[in-house]
Amino acid sequence: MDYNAKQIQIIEVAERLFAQKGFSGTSVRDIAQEADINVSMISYYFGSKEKLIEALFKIRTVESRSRIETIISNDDLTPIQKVYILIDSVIERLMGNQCFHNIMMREQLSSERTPIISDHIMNLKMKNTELMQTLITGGQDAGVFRKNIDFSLMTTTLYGTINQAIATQHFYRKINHLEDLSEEEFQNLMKRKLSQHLKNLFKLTVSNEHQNQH
Amino acid sequence: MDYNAKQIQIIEVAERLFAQKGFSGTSVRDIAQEADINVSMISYYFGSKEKLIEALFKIRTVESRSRIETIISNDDLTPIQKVYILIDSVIERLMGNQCFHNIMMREQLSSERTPIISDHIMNLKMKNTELMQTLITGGQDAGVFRKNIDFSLMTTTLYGTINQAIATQHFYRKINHLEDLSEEEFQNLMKRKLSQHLKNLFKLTVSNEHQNQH
DNA sequence: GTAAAAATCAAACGATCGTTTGATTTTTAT
DNA sequence: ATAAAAATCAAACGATCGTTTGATTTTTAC
Repeated sequence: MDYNAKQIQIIEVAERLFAQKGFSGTSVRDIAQEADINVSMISYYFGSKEKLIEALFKIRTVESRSRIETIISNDDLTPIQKVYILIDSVIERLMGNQCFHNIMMREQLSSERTPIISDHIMNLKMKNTELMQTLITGGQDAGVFRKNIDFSLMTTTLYGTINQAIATQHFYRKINHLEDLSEEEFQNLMKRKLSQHLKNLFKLTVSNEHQNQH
Repeated sequence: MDYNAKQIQIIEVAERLFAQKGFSGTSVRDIAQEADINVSMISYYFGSKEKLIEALFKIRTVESRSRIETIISNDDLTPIQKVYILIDSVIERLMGNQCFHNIMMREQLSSERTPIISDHIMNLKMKNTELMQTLITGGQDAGVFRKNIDFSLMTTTLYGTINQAIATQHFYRKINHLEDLSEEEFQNLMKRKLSQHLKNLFKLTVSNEHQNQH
């Protein structure tokens, strides 16, 4: 269940290559070369290429969600503040693990995939939707959120917008003339823009009050 | 530039399989078997597997955008009505060509892809963004839209939400207990829900007026 | 220090990949 | 009817795929 340094090195290289070229488009020899190991080490450590991507999903989906959940359950925060925290945490998570979420999006698009990975994704989505529902019904009970909110589609918009932004970031960078920014500066700018945009979207959509934008 | 019936048949089978299993995950023998042709016909007609997917992109990206553009330029419509028409047309286009847009999303996620396809995608995105910008600046000039709108991120939300909804439609169907609907009924329901959701999102975001939801 | 265990390697395995060949059949055009 | 063109086919091509083998080196443990 836990992996040694060499195994983690292989997984991280595989993660990057799978994100770049897809699972089928990446050969074990590609991985071996980039990770500077012998090809047979992949079978030796993981059993197969398929088991390797499963190991990647195991590692990446254990990430502690509890931190966010404790913040969310804090009674000192207003419902809209909690939604804002959720938005920022999702932005941070997706933007901070672009390779892995690139792979996960690909797996979502595949109709035929190993059940183990489908279960991982289904599990994650379940938790995401539950969290969103908890937050929104909490705001509704407090009387500050509208009653007729499709939290399922709000979750879709939250994840869809961020995923789309990541997938088309080169395009976004070009049409907004941001080529002279460093990669890090651009990533931070995207986070800020997305945060502002999504918070505004949610505020106007879920809140009962009609405040002016920004 | 134009293809005969047999070629189109091959392209359509390839489209379905590429969407299901990805480009690298689909072999030319898979395509030949499903299309009930000899393997060599693919090279014979298209030159290579790579040229086949390029042919698919050529066919699918010639679709007449002019119809929408003429509607949009109609002066009898208010700016928000035009935005609504754009939203519905994007929903119809993406939902009605799920296989192709599945492939296109995959291509967007790949950093290494043939320039021909990247150019097709870049071209499409350019036009989409320009259309959105035209609409929004039109509404701003008419004084009914807010001044500080990030039309680039609004486009991202529009396409991102629909793409995410399509990618996770099985999940959406499950958690909303819609398994007893027929496939066609479910697709129509999704279109309606998405239309309502996105129009509401845009109305609240771009419009100067603060009307109640729905 | 030594034996067992783990790690590493080059090489080879059979399978499948995309593509080409060359013969054969079918269609087209006069 | 006949010759040219197009379409179709089984077979084979070399390359690459994921995986295994078996020998060798390195590490571990007492």
